Amino acid sequence: MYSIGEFSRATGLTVKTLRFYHEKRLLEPRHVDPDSGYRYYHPAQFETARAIVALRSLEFPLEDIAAILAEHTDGGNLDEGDLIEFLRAHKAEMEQRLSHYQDVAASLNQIISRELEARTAMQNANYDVQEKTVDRQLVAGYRMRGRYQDCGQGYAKIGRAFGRHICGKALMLIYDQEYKEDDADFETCLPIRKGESKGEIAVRELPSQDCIALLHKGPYDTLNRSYNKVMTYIKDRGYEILSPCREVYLKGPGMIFKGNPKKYLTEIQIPVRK
Amino acid sequence: MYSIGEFSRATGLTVKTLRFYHEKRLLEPRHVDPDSGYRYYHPAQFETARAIVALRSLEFPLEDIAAILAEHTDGGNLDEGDLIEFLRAHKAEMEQRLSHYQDVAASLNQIISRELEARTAMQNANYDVQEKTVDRQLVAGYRMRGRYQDCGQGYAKIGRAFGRHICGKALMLIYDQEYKEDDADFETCLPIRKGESKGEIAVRELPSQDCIALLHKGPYDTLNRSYNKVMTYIKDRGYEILSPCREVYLKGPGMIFKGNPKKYLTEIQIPVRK
DNA sequence: GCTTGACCCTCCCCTTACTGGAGGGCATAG
DNA sequence: CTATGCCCTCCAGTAAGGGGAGGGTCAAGC
Repeated sequence: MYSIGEFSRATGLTVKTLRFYHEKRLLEPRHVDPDSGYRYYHPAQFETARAIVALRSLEFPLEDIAAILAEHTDGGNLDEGDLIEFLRAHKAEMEQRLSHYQDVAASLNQIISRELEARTAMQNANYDVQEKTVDRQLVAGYRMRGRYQDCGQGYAKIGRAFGRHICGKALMLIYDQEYKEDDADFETCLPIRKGESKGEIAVRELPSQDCIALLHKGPYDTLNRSYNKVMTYIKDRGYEILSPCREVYLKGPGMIFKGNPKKYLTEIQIPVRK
Repeated sequence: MYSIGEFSRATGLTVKTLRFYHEKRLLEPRHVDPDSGYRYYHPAQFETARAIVALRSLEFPLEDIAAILAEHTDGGNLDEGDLIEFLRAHKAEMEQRLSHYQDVAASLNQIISRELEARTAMQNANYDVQEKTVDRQLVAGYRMRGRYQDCGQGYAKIGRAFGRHICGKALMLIYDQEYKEDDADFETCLPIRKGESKGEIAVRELPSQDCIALLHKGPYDTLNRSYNKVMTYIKDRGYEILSPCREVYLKGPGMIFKGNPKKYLTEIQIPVRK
């Protein structure tokens, strides 16, 4: 028979933990001195302790461990096969947690890399009107009608459906030919790696296009000034404007904080035929 | 101003939670009626509530959230960029948990599939002496000298070093020409998918070999009876015995429980030249 | 036989992020 | 006058132990 300290050193469980397991009736010392209250453990209990440690390292809750052990107190011949359903159920639970942490880690990665990209975008920013060709890209889009301020709902919908496949900056396609306040026709889009349309969310590839582009720095309610610049540029050169035009939100309200609108960075892209 | 119930419905946080956040000074109602103690929230506090929800969904501890918010109580223009180091540190933490759950899920998978394999092995068992050819396989081996009962230490050593690359049943190579009790020369081996030798653990490929094999059912201390059968078979046919011979532990003491030795299943494989 | 130091005991509080409930105040509707 | 619906505070509980106070026990050395 071993005192609690000896048993602790032999099993690697702390004295506190052993007392706790005694209280929870998980691992009861074979003998307790009625006078002193000292706990004495039998060598045969090493095996039980080992099993508990193994189950704990697999994150089994103590309650389940107690149930498993109690189901087979008689001989100690308990076999893993006897608890295969237990193991399966627990595995499902663990996989759920696993995928939860995958999501969390992926979100953190996205936030961080998005911020870093925004930083470099900010540094390399060129606030002149530019002619450029945008690459084709796969997006999930949700078309809506109403006010631009309500676009958040659109992004949220797509985010919920394609969360972990998002791979770039949010953008918006604007189908109106002129600025509308209350009944705008637009489509919130998020670039994704892969996926298929479901319900109101359409997945498709946006084509490569020649664009006149301009970086707009500042809050959205001053976007019109930048639009004017682009339009003047286009008219001066006599290009034909194609629809829909795009806004790419290089830096806008974040996933956590809305940030300072003065630092928002938006790229206006007007597709044209030269 | 919103009562706690209204604010709760608007933010999705429960009333209890809001009171708790008040106590923790995370989200203090803008006004508290001194007479009734009623809490009243300002619409501007939606933004803070949203940020808290976002940070919580990323598993940030409340304490960190409080620190983040307190660092920038002034304007609400806090930007994700301002806390990028916070995010990085937290990401590291989350990835640690992620890999922990990956380990746990992998272990559970291994235990379950091992058990299922053992079951089919048990059903398709043929308890006659057989001539067979074993496939080559990559193993990590730890050679030791002493008593067979101490082999557990060898498997533990390999398990610690190659844990997640193990891909099959434990086996043992026996280098002695005859049975030895106390000073046996053997090597504990675990099949692995990939890996390289390190320290005392040697990784190498076991060759394909022609063997005389026999399934032994029962505890290890009755293995000698099965050995006798095999040896008789080999002598009768005049085959030449090659060294080392192998024992494959199809079903033995599990990772959690030692199980019932009467159900242990071991395959004896004696390599021969015919 | 006594002292000393190591060991052991119980009991209580602490952790996280909340949830549940008891007991009570206040106002409005029927 | 009662019922319902808000709201309040305070207490207790969760999982799996850890930390520490205050006090009893064991074995060895003198």
